[in-house]
Amino acid sequence: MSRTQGEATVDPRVERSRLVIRRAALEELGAVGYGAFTIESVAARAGVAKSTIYRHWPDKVDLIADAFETFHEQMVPDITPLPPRERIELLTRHVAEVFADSTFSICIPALIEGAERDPRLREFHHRYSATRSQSLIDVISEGVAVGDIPGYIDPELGALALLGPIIYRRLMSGRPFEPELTPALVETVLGPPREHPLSEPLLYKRSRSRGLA
Amino acid sequence: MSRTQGEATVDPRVERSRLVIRRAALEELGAVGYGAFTIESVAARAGVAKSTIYRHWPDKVDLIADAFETFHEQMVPDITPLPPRERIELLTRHVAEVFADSTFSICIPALIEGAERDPRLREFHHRYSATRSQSLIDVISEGVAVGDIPGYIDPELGALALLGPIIYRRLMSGRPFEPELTPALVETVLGPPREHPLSEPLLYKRSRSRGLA
DNA sequence: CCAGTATAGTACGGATCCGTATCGTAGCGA
DNA sequence: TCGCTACGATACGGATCCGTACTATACTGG
Repeated sequence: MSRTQGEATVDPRVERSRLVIRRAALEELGAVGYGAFTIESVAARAGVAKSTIYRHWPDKVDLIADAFETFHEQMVPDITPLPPRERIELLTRHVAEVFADSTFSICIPALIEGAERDPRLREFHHRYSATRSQSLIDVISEGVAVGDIPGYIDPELGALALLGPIIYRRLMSGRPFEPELTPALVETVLGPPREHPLSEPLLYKRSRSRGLA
Repeated sequence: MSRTQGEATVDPRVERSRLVIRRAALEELGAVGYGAFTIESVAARAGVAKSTIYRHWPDKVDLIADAFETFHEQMVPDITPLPPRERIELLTRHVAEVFADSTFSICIPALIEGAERDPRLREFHHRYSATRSQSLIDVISEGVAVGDIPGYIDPELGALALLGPIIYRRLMSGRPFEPELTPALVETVLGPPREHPLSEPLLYKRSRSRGLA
């Protein structure tokens, strides 16, 4: 019952309710966190009767998971046919912007906390994180294969080194990772761009590879 | 009142109570998170009367902050006179081990959530994070100056690229960053170690520096 | 031994939230 | 226009936790 069934819900009242409730749920999450999250507060924030929420979602976790899923469906990064290095920078910057965007950034701690407490939220959270990092891993691998990126770089660790700072700055320090730092971060991690990628040999020692889900 | 005054508390009963309560508080934090954290549950977990907790700490936040402070005082990494690169690896591995250690790792999400909600916890959290990353930044700077580390690396971003993956893996994926990955991460971020650090010139383009607190 | 004190245990009123039920209203589709 | 249904509002018993107060007990230091 928590998802819109197939095509579209007939009654516009339902659609409207679900919309404002989902929005209010994310706001509430950002305001008070996961543990203090309350159906009654969401109802008040959405200007909706408590019974209306219970009519559409069985419990707190279902509402939160559904709100996040719906929110994420709206933003898929576009795949662009560019050289690996530029795609890496684009992907990294995109994540940085999402994590700096106030409407989503605010409820990240709550999402992490929720993922720690409930298996459903955990599944969702890990799935989206894995998707993000995997695309980055793929591009780095491609860059290494093409010679655009030094061979000593482990694609998985490289992806972590690009995405990690964004999470670190958001959660461990005062201010988020400014998207403008992206080029400098890419250069620090992947080394300066090569002037003529295919004309220079690879002088680096190769690293062993590792497994990751 | 939440800290032991100066030397030592006279009555051993007090010391014993504070010890078990602090320990129970961290356990409870790891178990239920920050928002669902409850004085009564801590009392039950510690095998202590609720009034005993209120006798020593005015409220929930004070207890949590005190528990974290006391816990952190016990573990300060030792400064070792080694070449920069090895010190970097040591520092990184130390953080990785702390974040993989179950007794502390479990309540990291709660600490982050708490830091998001309360200024006192936020101050503590950011202070310790800044301390950790700053020592790493210093060593990287030294390594760059000595020529042990390529000059295109921005020390601050380099530190983020080393610490970020640890946080990322712990909070965004299923399993924590295994400390054994540290050497590979260092190599991916800083490049392969130079055979004869001082005999080779720096061929890299220099990056501009940035500000960080 | 004894006076002082920290403790365990319990009770309390107040507050909040749960999840459900009921009822009257208003918007919906046909 | 007229059923149908989602809605808002309200009430409810039950549960949990707050922060405080009180008592009796057991440990402490002198």
